[in-house]
Amino acid sequence: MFFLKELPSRQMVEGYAGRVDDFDADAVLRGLRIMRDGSLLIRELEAYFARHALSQLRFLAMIVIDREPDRDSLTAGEIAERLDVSRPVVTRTLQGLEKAGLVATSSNADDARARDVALTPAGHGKLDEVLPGYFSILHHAMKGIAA
Amino acid sequence: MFFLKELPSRQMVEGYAGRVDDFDADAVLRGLRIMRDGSLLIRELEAYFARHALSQLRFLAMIVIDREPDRDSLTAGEIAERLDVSRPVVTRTLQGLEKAGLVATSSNADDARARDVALTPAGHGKLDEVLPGYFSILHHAMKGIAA
DNA sequence: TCGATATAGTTATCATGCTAACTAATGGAG
DNA sequence: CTCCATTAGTTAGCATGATAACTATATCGA
Repeated sequence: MFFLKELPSRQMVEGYAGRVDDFDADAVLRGLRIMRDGSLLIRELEAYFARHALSQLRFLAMIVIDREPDRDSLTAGEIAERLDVSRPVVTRTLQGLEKAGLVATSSNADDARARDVALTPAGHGKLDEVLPGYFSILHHAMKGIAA
Repeated sequence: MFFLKELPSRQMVEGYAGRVDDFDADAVLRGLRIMRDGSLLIRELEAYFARHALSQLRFLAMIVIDREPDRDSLTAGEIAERLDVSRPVVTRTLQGLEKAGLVATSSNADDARARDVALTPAGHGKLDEVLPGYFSILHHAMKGIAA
């Protein structure tokens, strides 16, 4: 995460990087802004999810299952791949979701190592409960951030 | 953090949010992109810092001390404020930095509760060591991200 | 078919964010 | 001056990211 309250001025970046050859202060500042704005948004959404007994990652895991065309389950590995997150994190996240009754797992017919993960009715209900507020936060947050 | 590999299409966002009144799908997508691009950049920089026995937060704590005009130390509380991070995190971060010999703390003359934190010569050296690569990563990462 | 290698998933452990609850010092109201 | 609320900082404990090392199953080649 990156929460630096006051980003460096352009001059300060140029000063710090005086000795670097290939250098673009505006690109650097753009990068810093993206990290900070993204971190603040994530912090706000995590707080929202916490109020709903969720987390961003739990939410996203449910979303990728829900949005998968033609199937209503994914294996843990497929979820890890779509979320671009390490497998142990997916394991722990799914354990939490299963404990909360939001997903159900079953063995995969083709591969005894794999676990199929599907949303339960409660999982679908949780998505419906959470999505409007999620979009609303994103929507309002973006008002304060330059397009 | 937010690492969803494939962001939803505009249609998908509109579909999910069908029942929300005040809604701007483009703003939502912009928010998702900022979270993801920021998270990826942060992940890349954390890996870089780890190779230098640092972390983004340790680095930023040193930066805010270094860039303070007219003084060469800050109290832990001032650092927490500039970093926009909770005090316990600052405590732990400074303990790590002090153990690594990059900062030195001393009692504040005016307030016996406060601790003054200053960079050591090794701390200044570490900043010099790390800054070029930091800017280089930011610079190159931004090539792949729309301005 | 058997044995080596690769893959799915879990467990263990570490780093970094948070809040709650604590100690110690400050400072204002009476 | 004394008492109590506030402030600086730390400690304890939780959640979520990571990697390394493990088990169990698949798969490929001799």
